Amino acid sequence: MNKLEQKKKEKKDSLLSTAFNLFTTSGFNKTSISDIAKNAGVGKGTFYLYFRDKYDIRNKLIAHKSDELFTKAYLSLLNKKEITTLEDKIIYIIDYLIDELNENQVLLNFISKNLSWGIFKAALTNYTPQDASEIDFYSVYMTMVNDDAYKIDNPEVMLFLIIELVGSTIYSAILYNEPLPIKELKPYLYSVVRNIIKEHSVEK
Amino acid sequence: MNKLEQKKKEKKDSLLSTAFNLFTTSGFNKTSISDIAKNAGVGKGTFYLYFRDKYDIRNKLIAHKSDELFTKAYLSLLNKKEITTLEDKIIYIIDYLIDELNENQVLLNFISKNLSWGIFKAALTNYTPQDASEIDFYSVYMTMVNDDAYKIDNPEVMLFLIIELVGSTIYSAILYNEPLPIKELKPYLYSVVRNIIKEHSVEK
Amino acid sequence: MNKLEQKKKEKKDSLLSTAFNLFTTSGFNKTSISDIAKNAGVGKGTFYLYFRDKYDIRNKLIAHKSDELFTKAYLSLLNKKEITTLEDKIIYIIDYLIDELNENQVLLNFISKNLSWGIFKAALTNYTPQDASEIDFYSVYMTMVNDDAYKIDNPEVMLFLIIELVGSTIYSAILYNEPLPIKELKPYLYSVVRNIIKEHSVEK
Amino acid sequence: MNKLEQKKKEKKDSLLSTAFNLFTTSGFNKTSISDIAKNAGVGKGTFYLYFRDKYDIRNKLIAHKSDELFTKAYLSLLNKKEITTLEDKIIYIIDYLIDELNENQVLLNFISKNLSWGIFKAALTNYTPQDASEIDFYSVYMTMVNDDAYKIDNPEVMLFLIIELVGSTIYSAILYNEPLPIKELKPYLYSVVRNIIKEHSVEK
DNA sequence: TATGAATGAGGCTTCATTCAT
DNA sequence: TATGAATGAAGCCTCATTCAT
Repeated sequence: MNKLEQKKKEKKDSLLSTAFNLFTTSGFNKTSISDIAKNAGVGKGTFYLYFRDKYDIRNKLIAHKSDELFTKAYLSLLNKKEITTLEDKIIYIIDYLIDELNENQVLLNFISKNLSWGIFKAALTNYTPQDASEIDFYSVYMTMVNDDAYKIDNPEVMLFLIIELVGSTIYSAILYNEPLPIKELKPYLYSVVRNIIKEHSVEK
Repeated sequence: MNKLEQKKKEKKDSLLSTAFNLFTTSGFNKTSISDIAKNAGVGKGTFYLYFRDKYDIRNKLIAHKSDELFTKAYLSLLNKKEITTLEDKIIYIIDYLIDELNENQVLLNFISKNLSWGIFKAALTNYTPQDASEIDFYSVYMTMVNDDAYKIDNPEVMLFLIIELVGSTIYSAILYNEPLPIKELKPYLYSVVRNIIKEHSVEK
Repeated sequence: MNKLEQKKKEKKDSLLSTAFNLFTTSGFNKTSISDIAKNAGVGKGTFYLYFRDKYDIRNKLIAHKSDELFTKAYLSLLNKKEITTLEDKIIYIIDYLIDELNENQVLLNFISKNLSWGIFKAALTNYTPQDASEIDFYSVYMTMVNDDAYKIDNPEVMLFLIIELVGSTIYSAILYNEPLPIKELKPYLYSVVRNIIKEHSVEK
Repeated sequence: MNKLEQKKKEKKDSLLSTAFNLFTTSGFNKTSISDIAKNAGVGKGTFYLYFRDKYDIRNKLIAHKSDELFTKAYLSLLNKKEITTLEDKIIYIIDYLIDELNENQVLLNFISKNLSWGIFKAALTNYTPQDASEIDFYSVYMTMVNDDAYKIDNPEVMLFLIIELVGSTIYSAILYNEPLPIKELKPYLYSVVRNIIKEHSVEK
């Protein structure tokens, strides 16, 4: 990467991280492109050289932040040699993600509203890792499924159910302790998740 | 109700139904208060006599539409004398709601994005039925729970899990057939719901 | 005055005193007719039965409050038999007014901006006392002038100069202590006033 | 100054002079920012690039117009070598200003309502001359005071008294001939001013 | 590639005034 | 006489986007 390319990347990254900060502190609607450009230290016109509009930069942020999160969880899982079943792996990842988001509620707030199946699949499937450290999570999941002792009936549906359940419940549990604080909700939630997996498992 | 009150109610209802139409056709963000007033056939200032702002009218719409929907489902359930267990009752209501929303995707689109636990509880609990035909759904649910042969461990959490799961999954299934058309998703979904209920049931 | 007239007077007085309170606390521009009516406990339409618009009620307030103030000062002067010369009388009245306004800065703020010669003359000359206790100050002044041992050359101009000087200086001195606190400014101010009077005095 | 800066200055000046015209013909309250922008031939948003709001542009106009006026008067004084005493200098400047405002009643109307001590000091003291031709009048005054044969006791108070007296009296005299046409009022007024100066003068 | 001045549509909200009751 | 619902003009201000430099 030459010096010019380097500078361009810096500008883009600066815009991305500034936008994230503003979106999470002031909210998406109340953040203007002007704000982003000014805080990123670039001209307003420059924004348009890198992103089509506010929605464009938001979507790119969601994809990037989600992937970062899943990558972190997955890398952590790789170190746990003692976790062998698909069920335990999935619970481990969920638990990791929940703890992470509990620590970083600002990120939760940003991602959660957008972590629906549609965007999720778009984000994690179509997402082109831009870095060696980023992972195509969807294929990782399929590999995990295939490696298991059990055969999963319709793994996509199973993932869908789990993601929607977890994604929508943790939001209010972590941010508002409703209907229970996340710590107390976990047992109920994991019990449901394990049930979902069992229902989809058939002997190979 | 005298003539004046009558007229006021008409104005308010006209604003509510116009707002619903515009929110569902053009989207919330792209609907302006000006649009609502103009289409409702009243002056712009009149809007502010009845609602504080766009968010206010939206919240009132959510509460009203949700209640209407649940009331309809509940009334239908009352006619099914053969459905006796809590589990069957809940499944019946969910099934009724799904079919209803499948027929009325515009309503689904409007409600789904807002049917989170927080708003749901606010909408259905604090909601003051404005009409003899409207129902306080939350107390109906608690009555159903108490009447059952089983005791439910933490009925609020159970309801929370079910609502979040159903609320977030049907959206993409009905509107985008993703990951499956709603018809095919139902068995999986109901299976999970029944499991959730069983997990929370203890002998009395 | 019959009961109906009584009630009308009460309404009008309520509107006047409410308007005064709002003008002085929130400012004239930021006070709406709606505010006045609501706080006075009458309907919005009722306002228009008594006053033409916001300017109308303001002018009536200025006239009323000014007269009240001058009347108070004049009545106080009447008790001071030892004050005999015109010069001393004028200084006494000014001193009384300043002390009064210093105690009641809200009133000062309201009156001062309007106590220009034009409005003053209109207010105090055309002002029809509405009450036995109110005084036509301009004729009182002319009587005082005629009673003095000296003849005053152009008493109207003299009054004009004094009023403009005092009216415009005390505002910033009392409210902002600029360029001096009113207590320290008084000697300078009274010295100028006495000079003005002397310049206009001729032997009879 | 490059072409861009040149254009910006033109825009700003256009807005300033348009605002002045509208304020003086239609009044401050009845002039909207829309009006100013439209008449200046710029977009509404452009206004906000240069001024915070209507009050901001008004204050800048007062400062600018006042300074312009005083500068003109002062430059004229500099040519009168025969005027040597402070008293004569001040009277000369006042006379010059009065004649000028008598010729330009629109300007009088605009400035007079705002030429209170507070704004005057702010305008003439804090005012940063934007042009070689503009003068910091307050320091000019202090120099004049120090150069005089007499020592002035509290020159700030003296200036305050003179400005308030002159500022408030000429308004009604010039615009309404009340209580006398300005020509006839002058002798009385200058007599008072000279008295004020004498009162403040002490032997060095 | 980078800038930021300029734009003007469009949003929100307030309010004086009217008028049917 | 009294009310207050209704109106819509009018004001303020923001902002995405363009374009000349």
